[in-house]
Amino acid sequence: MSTAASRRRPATIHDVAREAGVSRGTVSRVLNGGHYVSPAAKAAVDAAIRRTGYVVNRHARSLITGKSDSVAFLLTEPQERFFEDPNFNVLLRACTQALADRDIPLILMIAGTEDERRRNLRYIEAGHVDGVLLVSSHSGDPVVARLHEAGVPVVACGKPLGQTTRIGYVAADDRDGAREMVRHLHATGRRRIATVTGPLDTPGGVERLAGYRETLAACGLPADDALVVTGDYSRASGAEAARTLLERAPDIDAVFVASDLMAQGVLDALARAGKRVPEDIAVGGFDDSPAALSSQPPLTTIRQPWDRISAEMVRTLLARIAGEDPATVILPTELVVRESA
Amino acid sequence: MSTAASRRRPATIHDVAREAGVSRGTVSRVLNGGHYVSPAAKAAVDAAIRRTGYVVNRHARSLITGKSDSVAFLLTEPQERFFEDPNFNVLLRACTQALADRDIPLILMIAGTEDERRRNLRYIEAGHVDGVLLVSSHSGDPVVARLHEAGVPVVACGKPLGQTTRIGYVAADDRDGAREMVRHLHATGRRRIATVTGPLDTPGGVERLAGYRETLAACGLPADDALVVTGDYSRASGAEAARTLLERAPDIDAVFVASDLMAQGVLDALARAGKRVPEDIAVGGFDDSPAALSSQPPLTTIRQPWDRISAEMVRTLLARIAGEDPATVILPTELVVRESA
DNA sequence: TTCTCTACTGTGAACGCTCACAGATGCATG
DNA sequence: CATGCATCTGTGAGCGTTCACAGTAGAGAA
Repeated sequence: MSTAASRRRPATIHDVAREAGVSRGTVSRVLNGGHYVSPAAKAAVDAAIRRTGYVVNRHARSLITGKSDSVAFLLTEPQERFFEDPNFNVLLRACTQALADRDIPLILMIAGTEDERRRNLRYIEAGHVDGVLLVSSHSGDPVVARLHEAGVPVVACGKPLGQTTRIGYVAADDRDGAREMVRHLHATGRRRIATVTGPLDTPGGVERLAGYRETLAACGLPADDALVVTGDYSRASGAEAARTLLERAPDIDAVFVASDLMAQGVLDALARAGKRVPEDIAVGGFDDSPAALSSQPPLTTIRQPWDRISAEMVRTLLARIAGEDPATVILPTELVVRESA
Repeated sequence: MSTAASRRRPATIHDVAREAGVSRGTVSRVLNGGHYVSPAAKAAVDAAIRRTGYVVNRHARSLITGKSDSVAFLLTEPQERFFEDPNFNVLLRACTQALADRDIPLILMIAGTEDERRRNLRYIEAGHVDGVLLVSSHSGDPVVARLHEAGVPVVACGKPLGQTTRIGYVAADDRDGAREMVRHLHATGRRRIATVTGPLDTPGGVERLAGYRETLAACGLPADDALVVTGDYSRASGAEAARTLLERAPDIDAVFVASDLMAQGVLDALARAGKRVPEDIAVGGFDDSPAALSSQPPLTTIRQPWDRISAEMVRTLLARIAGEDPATVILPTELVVRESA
């Protein structure tokens, strides 16, 4: 009799083999797809597994196969973004889920500092994970190159900028999302449309700006650099940008903001300047974060399909691990119209 | 010549031993603390490790030691809470960090559904992790009992309610935080102090309510059940609760709300009812979440020491894994005074 | 009948590590 | 000069798998 708190020795493949009256090899074959196993043997093994409560020892398996059957979720962002950006939550949750469906554990790694980066790379390069889901938006991140050099399968979230090596990634169609928003602003009668961009070393920064410019041109509106201000995705930078815009071009009637968080800052500043939204100035955000709903007024924004992004990241990573070439997947965004525009 | 993308066979303990001119055993001893190793041998091994770029194969080690040197972070909450509650972010981040400092990978598990719960338990019970950091606030969670039965070391975040088994946990001093907030409200002249509690099957729900009641009594204020309304930690439930309160007791001059998110809802409802905060009614929150700063007006709230909570969770879990008895740690909270009270 | 082919099964040898043990050395003690 | 002890070192076994290989049995073709 063992107490509740003592773990008893778990069943091994040997125990199962004995219980089923077959050899280790046969049990192993059943475990790995069941090819070249007679129906009778398979049934006996299945029953034995159920009786013994057998679960494979992944360490033993990994030792011989050389694969770990696990995947890292690596975040190389300065930590404040992790706290602020609700997208990470959604992404992390959905990736965990998608991997769990395939019985693959997710190892969470956060590399905000150089030291953490080194440590995590060391772990990954040692072959302790089969692949990496990478969240790193800044241009020229050395981690990307290191991972590529080490031959570790990687799929990034968002297009990795400033990389010479080809790396697979999954992203929302930022440019088209921006186009759609600006078209919407134009369609609702706005003619002096400004923009607050994200940092221009991030894909969201450059792509959304590009979409904005393209659409202005397509709508026959003049390009005016005074209407473009760059923020850093923080709420404060949004407020700052709005003040700059009002000063430079008091006649603007719309602002396309490259993130909801910054859009909140814009709303703050506009309210403080006595501008009514959307009557005087329409505001369009990006992300459809929870903040978009709770702001005053609720934000018209662009929804990124995070559930699909996660699913595709996992799918393409596993394909890459299985030997396929790096793939890039671009997924469509969706305009969500609320009260701010 | 291997291409950049091909992983070459990593160095083993054998290679290091040959390189250093010693035996496997000596290398192993260096790797595990360096006891009973001559300084000369240790130096030779260290150099050889550096030259060969050797990293232990954790699978091989785990196979023989029976330990995985990894820890699970298990979240058994319905997923909406994961999205909404910013505390999870902070906790997860800090735990990852604390574990990384000890070179222990964190495996993230999210068990919102019954199916996910089963799968994760199976994984854990198979001994694939050495211990579990458990985040599960609801009363009588069957996962707690299952883990205890399986003899897996567990440390919970917050006191696990409705459990017959003794289990280690780390928590903020909810009750004392509530006391402090109510004392503050009283000290600033409020005399009709209502409260919006969390769900009463969560520790935050019961403890904060208890602290509220104690302090009312201590201040000589009458207990009045009409001033107590229960929410579910969501913003909407906060608004709903505020409406109920205003109806039942229009003369209240303060509300202690058991979470910032609900407090936001309370602010919404009060604004809609034409009440000024804090002039007419003071509002106190709990959590010091980012929402507390961005609400109008910024919330006076209670900060929970999440960094310390995480650090203690990791510390006590590792102690538990090392064989110590389950410990409980209660950490002090801190009043953060802003404009709402 | 004999041979070949397919479907299935069992066996030894790894995988890279730790652990127990045996042995060697040096030094102080009786 | 033997004995004990502490410090250090190497060796073999074994952790629980998978994989390659050798083998068996039965069906069908020659």
